[in-house]
Amino acid sequence: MARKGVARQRIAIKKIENESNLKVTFSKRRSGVYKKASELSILCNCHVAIIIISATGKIYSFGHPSPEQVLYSFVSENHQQESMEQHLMENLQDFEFYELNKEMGEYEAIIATEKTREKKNNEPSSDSRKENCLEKWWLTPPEQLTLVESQEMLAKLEELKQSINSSGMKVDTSSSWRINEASHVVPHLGGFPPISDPNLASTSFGFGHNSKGKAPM
Amino acid sequence: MARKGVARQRIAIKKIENESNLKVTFSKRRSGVYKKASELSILCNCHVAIIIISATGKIYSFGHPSPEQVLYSFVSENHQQESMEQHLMENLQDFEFYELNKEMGEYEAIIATEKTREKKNNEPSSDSRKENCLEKWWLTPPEQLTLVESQEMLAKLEELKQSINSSGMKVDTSSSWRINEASHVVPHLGGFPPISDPNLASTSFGFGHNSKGKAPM
DNA sequence: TAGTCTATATTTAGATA
DNA sequence: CTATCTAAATATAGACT
Repeated sequence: MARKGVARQRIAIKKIENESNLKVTFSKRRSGVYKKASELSILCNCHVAIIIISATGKIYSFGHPSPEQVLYSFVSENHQQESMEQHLMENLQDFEFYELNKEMGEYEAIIATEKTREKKNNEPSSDSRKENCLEKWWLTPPEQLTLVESQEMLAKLEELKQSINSSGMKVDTSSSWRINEASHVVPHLGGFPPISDPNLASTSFGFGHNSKGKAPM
Repeated sequence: MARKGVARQRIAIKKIENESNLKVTFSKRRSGVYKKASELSILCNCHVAIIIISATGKIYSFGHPSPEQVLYSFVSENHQQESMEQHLMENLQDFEFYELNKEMGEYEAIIATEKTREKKNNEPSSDSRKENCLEKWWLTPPEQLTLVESQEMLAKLEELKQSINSSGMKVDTSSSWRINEASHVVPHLGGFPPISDPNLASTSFGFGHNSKGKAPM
């Protein structure tokens, strides 16, 4: 029997406020992303991993051959030799102002925290980051950066801000990133946010992966 | 002027053999996946990370707020306490036979390799896995599993195989995973492969993440 | 390689069970 | 939460630049 379905409505790409709708959409679209990724991996014989963390912190993952195997490759590869300085410089070309300001705020907060801590007990905070076997400083949460490193980062970010201020780059100060037609993103980016892709010259300030000097595709 | 466009053709979800078509599709669909993920993250206020490794080994990534931040959460969270045994048992319900056989083959290969190595130099291979600060054994490549662990895994896999053989589960022995209508996947999976999602009872044998005991969504 | 175009294949919002 | 269902919104195969 024919239930008369209501047609699909167009929705704006912005946060869904209705809690119930959000949950349904989250579930449906999450499946959609998995399916697209799955098709990509089959059609193009490639590996994919997808990690999704809901607003409430629940972690979802998907991958072929498995999320972990793909992540392992990601963690093992090119980031290895990339220094903090390199990272900053490589991402200088394209990124958004909002992100920069946000990131600077974060480092300032870290510095404030660290200073307080150092005042309390006069021994410097242990550099647990350095003890990380994988030696992936960029995988370390900001809170674990040492005071010195935070200050270095902040200084670098200041420099970046300066150079962008004088470059006349088109940046979006209203939102970190979005895709719809109203967005003002860096031209070369193609509309995408914290994305890092060898085919794009460079990308946002999202600490993205950017393998270099490899065979095309 | 109106070029008469050829309509979109339906394609089967299987590896594209034409090299040129594959590259174009890889590029187009990769963007498509990024876009879907981006929309999901905006609509549902969640974090996402996508890692794609092409057939030639080139690594691509995408994420909000950044791939690394999301991966950090993934690496830090629930896997921490999950033992190998737990992992195996939790994934018992649904998975595909092909994957199981494949995985068993891998462990057998590891065991063979390890035995040869032990014969050569009579000291056991160093358990570098244990030295990993992050203590994420599942992020370690299979080759680094010790002989004992490989044998344990193989034994567990044998058990699993037995229980599946006698369960009458509908599994697809022809392909690890695919989504199209011809696939014979474990019913509950919904058609997806190496996926791990709290909303699914359990999933494939892809070492997926499965957070437990959290608030819904 | 990336962008454009068209006509169709596929996804999905909203309602419902 | 999961699974339909409908019709409109999107994504995209193939051809071309």
